[in-house]
Amino acid sequence: MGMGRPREFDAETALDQAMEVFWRHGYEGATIAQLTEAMGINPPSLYACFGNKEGLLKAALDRYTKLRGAWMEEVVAAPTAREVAERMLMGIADKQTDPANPPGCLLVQGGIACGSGSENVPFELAARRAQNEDQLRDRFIRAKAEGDLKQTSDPAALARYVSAVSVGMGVMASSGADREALRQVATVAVQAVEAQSGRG
Amino acid sequence: MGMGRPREFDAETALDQAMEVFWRHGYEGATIAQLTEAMGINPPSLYACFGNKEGLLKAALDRYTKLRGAWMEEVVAAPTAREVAERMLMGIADKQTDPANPPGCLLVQGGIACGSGSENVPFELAARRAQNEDQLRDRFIRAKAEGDLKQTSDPAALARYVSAVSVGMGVMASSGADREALRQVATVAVQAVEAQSGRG
DNA sequence: CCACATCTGTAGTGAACACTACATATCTGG
DNA sequence: CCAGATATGTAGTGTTCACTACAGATGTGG
Repeated sequence: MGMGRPREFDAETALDQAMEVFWRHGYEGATIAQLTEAMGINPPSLYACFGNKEGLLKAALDRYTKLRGAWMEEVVAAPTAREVAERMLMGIADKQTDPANPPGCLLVQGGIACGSGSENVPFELAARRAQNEDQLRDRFIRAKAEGDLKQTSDPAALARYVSAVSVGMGVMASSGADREALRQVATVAVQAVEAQSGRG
Repeated sequence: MGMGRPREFDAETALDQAMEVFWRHGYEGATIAQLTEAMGINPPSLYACFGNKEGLLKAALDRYTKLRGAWMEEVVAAPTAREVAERMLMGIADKQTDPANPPGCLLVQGGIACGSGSENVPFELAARRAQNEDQLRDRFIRAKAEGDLKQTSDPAALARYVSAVSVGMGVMASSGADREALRQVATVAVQAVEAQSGRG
């Protein structure tokens, strides 16, 4: 039997465009008309490929976290907890003000609060942010075991802290903060991790 | 000439209800139907009193910042920069997990990203957050002058940092973080301010 | 008690939304 | 070249949205 007419667009390229629309307008603010125009396809192609609007968002989130996964690996590969925090926060300052992307972070811009019918979107985003936090926590647990963090320090709390600062920086970036302003925030924030560093 | 039929609802009480709806669902996620039901009025009353949906949001934001103004005064009245940061962040941990309100902060939940036609809503919220940041900055400038912060410290950067942590905590609260988790973040965050304290 | 002004409830308005029916086009397997 | 399968473009679907026309209700000033 035949295999049907082949798709005329590249799914990943289209996803990149959809990602940008969600990033800039949020899940509820993004319309199917905007998405299809940016993706260069018509609604039936979108629905055949991604199911519905929420399915498209999840696919875009998957792509986003996959693209950032490699960078997160570099972050946790830093030799000390302090340098992990520094790479993370300084890198985020740069990424969130990269003119190649919308400002801020998709995992925040996507939707913090949503209306009835989309209540699970904020949880979906929170779950992805939690993955990054877990990665940091595991790294800080190791740092503590290696004597790189004080024995009194709480790796989970430190990871939550770095994650919170990242989110806060993302919101600032989306409302116009420039790269230098975010780097200043990162510089101050790292000092809290520094205070937890050393054998004690 | 007559003065017309008097309004049958109390504007501030109604605003409190509207504030809660915006807080929980965001600007775009909140519908007029939800708002009028929560406020106990019908659409014509809403439009006669507040102009339109965005006017209602601004009135709710005014009320929100007014209610929090007294608390911010207490915060900046703390004797040292470190204690200012501690009061601020610990207080926010408690407020953002107060079961009497929706979780998080209206100035964040209200809308970080919006669709076409509401682009100025995020800026409106950002402007109100900036007011708090300015208040902190002025307080840290004084702290530096009093020798309570090192001469090498940057009051504006510190204020931006505390503001960023506050926002990050708000997002965490809205996605389910409990009070203890936020207090841990606050405790770590204060250490960065501590590191800037003292005469140097 | 009357003219006037403002509020309130009912019942809608047009527009925009997410989503889809359907006819047509383009592929593969035989 | 044909039959089956999937993709595409056009042109809608019903629903929900913010917002309002209108008639009746309730007040004040003369």
